[in-house]
Amino acid sequence: MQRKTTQRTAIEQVFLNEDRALGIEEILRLGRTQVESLNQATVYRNLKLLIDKGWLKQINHPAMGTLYECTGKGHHHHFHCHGCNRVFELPGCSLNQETAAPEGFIVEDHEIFLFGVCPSCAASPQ
Amino acid sequence: MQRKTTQRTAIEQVFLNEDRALGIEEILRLGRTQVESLNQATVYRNLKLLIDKGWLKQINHPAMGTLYECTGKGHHHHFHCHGCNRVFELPGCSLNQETAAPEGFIVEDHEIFLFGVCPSCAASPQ
DNA sequence: ACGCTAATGCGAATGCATTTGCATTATACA
DNA sequence: TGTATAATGCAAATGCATTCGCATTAGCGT
Repeated sequence: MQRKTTQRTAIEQVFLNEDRALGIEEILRLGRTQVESLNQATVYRNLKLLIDKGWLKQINHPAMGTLYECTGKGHHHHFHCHGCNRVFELPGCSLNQETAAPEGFIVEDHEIFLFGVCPSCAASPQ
Repeated sequence: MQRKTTQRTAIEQVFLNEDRALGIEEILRLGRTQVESLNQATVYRNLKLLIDKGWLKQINHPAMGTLYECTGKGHHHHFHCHGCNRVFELPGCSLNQETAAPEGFIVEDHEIFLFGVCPSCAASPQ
């Protein structure tokens, strides 16, 4: 049977706290504030487990590589802040999929990646 | 001095012929129709060279990984056909960058990846 | 045509994210 | 509480794209 471990709980908590797409390094760093001994291999094992369970999904960000985020948030896009290097999830979608491609192309899905500065970095730049 | 080799000429020709973003495997396969002996290491060396020269640029496609495309085409987006696995470059942009993110986010740039079926695959599906 | 040397082809080596084997730890059922 | 075993931490191993070393080939200036 599957056991509830402090490590997995910590990882889940990190996603709930941050509410944004996270990379392994970030998950590891934030998770260690809860479980000091948290190991990278454990993170990978639990990410896989949470993906199988349908609680997380993997995304490939063109600038940040592999990221993980909670499922069930509906269609949204990703904003990468080059100030703090965080990737935010922006709900909603202003793209008209009909007019996004020329005649003849059948558009079934899309992903939008935005780049710039987040509100917090815009307010206090380093 | 830099020499003009049949291999590099072939690689350039592949990009001019296809007029779309290409991955290494594809470049190698198409290049070999011109220079049978074309080697993967040579492709990498020339891609780097053409990027340094500013003739090519690299893009990271969330589904196709690293792709290369000619520069100087202006702002465009990428359409990935899951029929033929080709990535097309779609000129123009229907995204309003002002309204793409909530108040407070400063959007400086964006990338859009579309997924679906290209005209040629829609006409003759396999 | 000749000769210098940049560029190629080949296979081995690298760097990186991810995974695995195994001894150890700790969860949860009896 | 004791115990079976799932899960961890660690380090080594893997898989992958990309790079490198080196002997050989082939542009290009003479």
